[in-house]
Amino acid sequence: MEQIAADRNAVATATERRAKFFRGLADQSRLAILDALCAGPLVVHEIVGRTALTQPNVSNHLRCLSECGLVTSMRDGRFVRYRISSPRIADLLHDVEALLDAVATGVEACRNYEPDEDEFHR
Amino acid sequence: MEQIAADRNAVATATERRAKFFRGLADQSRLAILDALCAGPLVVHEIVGRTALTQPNVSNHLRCLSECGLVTSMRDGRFVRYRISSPRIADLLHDVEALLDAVATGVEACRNYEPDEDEFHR
DNA sequence: GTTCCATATCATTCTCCGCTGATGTGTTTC
DNA sequence: GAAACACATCAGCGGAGAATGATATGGAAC
Repeated sequence: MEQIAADRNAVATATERRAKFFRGLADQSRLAILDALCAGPLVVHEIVGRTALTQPNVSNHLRCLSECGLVTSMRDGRFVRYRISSPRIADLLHDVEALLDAVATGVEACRNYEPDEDEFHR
Repeated sequence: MEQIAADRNAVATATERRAKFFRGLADQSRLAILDALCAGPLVVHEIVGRTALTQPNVSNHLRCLSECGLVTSMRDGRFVRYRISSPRIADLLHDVEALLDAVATGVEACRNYEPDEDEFHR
């Protein structure tokens, strides 16, 4: 019965892990950063230039992505170079793109996670 | 130039769409529901029983999942039966599980201050 | 040393969204 | 009809986290 409890814990943490992973990808800014990095490694100010995000903001997201294991970093003099940690990440992003084209046409219609539009309901 | 603006919008909405999609998956409760549905279609009170979530909570998440195109529903008398909208969704969840195992072990193996990276000659 | 540049961190604000309890809608059975 | 059941929706609270401006750290050039 402790076995059952252990299994339940294992399931819970596995679900938690996936949720965290998806949460890492569930942000336009982080997706933009990952897209930029898909073309090749970049240092921070290059990412800032390509994403039109502020430097602290980029730095914050990079820390998040790094802690989630999605990107790795390496210091290069004054710079810090970031890259996608695994080509499988890029593959996943690509696959999801295809999946969205094929299946989830309704995602666009989903009102739940709209970025600021003037809606006076809810 | 409107073409450029249109393209930029297209890119923005593509990123937004992916972010929304991942956001739909970035919640333990919704993942638990999807896991339950991966085994086969279920009516709401069955999902409630298997996930230990409250009924309004489940109902709320199901609406979200439904609007995002991740699940479909069908009324069956007093019941409403939900199912995964596409096997590709289940495939994605499974693939991510495998990816997380790979990334997690990779992170554990290569983390924190390894100065032996011989690259960078420019 | 000092100065400048690249990046990280901090403190704050503010919006979003998940959970809950109560209530509403729809369906079946009597 | 009324009652019981299955599910959906609503209002409100509370926590999480994203963006911002200011500041701190760390390295390079002088």
